[in-house]
Amino acid sequence: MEFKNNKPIFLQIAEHICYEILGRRYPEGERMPSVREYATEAEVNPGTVVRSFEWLSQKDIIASRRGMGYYVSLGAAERIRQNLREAFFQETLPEFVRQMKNLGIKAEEVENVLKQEKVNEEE
Amino acid sequence: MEFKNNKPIFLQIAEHICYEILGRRYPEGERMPSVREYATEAEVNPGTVVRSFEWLSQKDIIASRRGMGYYVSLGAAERIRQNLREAFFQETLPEFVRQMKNLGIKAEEVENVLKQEKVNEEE
Amino acid sequence: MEFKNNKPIFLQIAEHICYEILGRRYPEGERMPSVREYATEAEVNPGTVVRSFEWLSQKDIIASRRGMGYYVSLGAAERIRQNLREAFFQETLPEFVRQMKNLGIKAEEVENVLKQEKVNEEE
Amino acid sequence: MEFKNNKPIFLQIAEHICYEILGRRYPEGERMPSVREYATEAEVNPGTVVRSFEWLSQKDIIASRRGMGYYVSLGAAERIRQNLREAFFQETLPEFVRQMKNLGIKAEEVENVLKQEKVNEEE
DNA sequence: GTGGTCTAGACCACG
DNA sequence: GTGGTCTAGACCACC
Repeated sequence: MEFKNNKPIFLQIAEHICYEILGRRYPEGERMPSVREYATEAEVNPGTVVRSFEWLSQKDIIASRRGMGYYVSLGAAERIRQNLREAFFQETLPEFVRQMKNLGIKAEEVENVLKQEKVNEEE
Repeated sequence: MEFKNNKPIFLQIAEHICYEILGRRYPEGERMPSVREYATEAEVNPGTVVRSFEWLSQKDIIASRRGMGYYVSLGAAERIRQNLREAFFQETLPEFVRQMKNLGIKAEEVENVLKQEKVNEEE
Repeated sequence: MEFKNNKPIFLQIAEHICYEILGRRYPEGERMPSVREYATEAEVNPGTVVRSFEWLSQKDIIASRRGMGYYVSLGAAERIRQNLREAFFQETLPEFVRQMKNLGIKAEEVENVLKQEKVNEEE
Repeated sequence: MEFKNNKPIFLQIAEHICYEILGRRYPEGERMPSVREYATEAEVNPGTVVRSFEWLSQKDIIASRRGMGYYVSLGAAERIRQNLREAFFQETLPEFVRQMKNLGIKAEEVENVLKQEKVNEEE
């Protein structure tokens, strides 16, 4: 696993896990890899993974069962989806529009890209 | 002046100055406010403003004249415009599209916002 | 059976058993359910029940008879009652009072709850 | 500073700070001691204090200002008070009543203690 | 085996 | 100076 420098590793791991949950790699109710497993796989210090898992359990995405490991919470995928959509519409999109206005970029230019990329179509 | 937590303050200041130059508040060839002036106005540590100015002069947007302060470079506005547009089309926009795909957000939803905000019209 | 997260499961089980003994569900001198039985009933790891039973036998509340299982000790109920009352008056109650003082909660507020719950009356 | 064994040190520190904020030792809006200061004073590893501070800032009790330290949030005292009262009435008190019922302790016995301790009176 | 906590020490960006 | 992150390694309680 490779990491960017401008963002804490533990957050990158947490987000990566979110996308893995969305993709059903870790289904709801199932057990996550243990901290140590995940740490060796990601070539990272176990403490860092601990931090990722704590962050996720604070968001009710996973939950620890004493002595047994972490399990994906029920409804986790939907909750992740909600969080990401909210972040998109309340932060990413307004900032995006702000930049367009500041740079005088026309809506048409962006819409053309959206058509090219076929974002309309179902996954 | 208010700052977001997820970005270094000195960068936010630098970016803000860029937009001020684009808006002709600081015209090309003219003298910038002194570090101290800017610091008190923005309610910020002077050292932080120093860093912003250094960052801007590295980008050839402003330049220091010994003992006289910083001056807006000739061609600064156009250079800023180029940099920001490049960043927009090569980083912001692709990342934006990636998120839309991941979250299943339709082009239509974004286009509606663009219409509402009237990003088409000239300022 | 459901467990809280802030307390070891084996202790919660042990405490639960104590109350079952007080309530004559497991009368003195009688045989306890086997570890396996109890574990499946409580949906818990058998090793955890083992620990609960060991903890209880250390407190002379139950005792193991070789090859026959655990039996409720004679005088267990009275001993439990004593222990719990002692803990209540020497630990729980003082801590309770301390919190009331810290938070400025009036005696009246608590007394009202006690009346509502009818803690005066015999069960 | 002395710590109990049954509770994480970083939590004990965090709670201790809460009471110090309630007691105006750290007034709202004022700067907290730095992580390193607090660590040496409490004879604890700096990382442990970091965890305490993170925990508190998650609860909106303190907030970090980049490069300047942690500051007590506005309204922190009231928020702490609310949290503690909520915990008292929704957790401590019901559990307290449950124990009373289980042990057959009469309301009168508790009320006498409350009178002795004069919990009625204003602080 | 599992997670949870604590320590020690290092490096970095920021103000 | 400040906090923020990461590493390494240790010890513990719990299942």
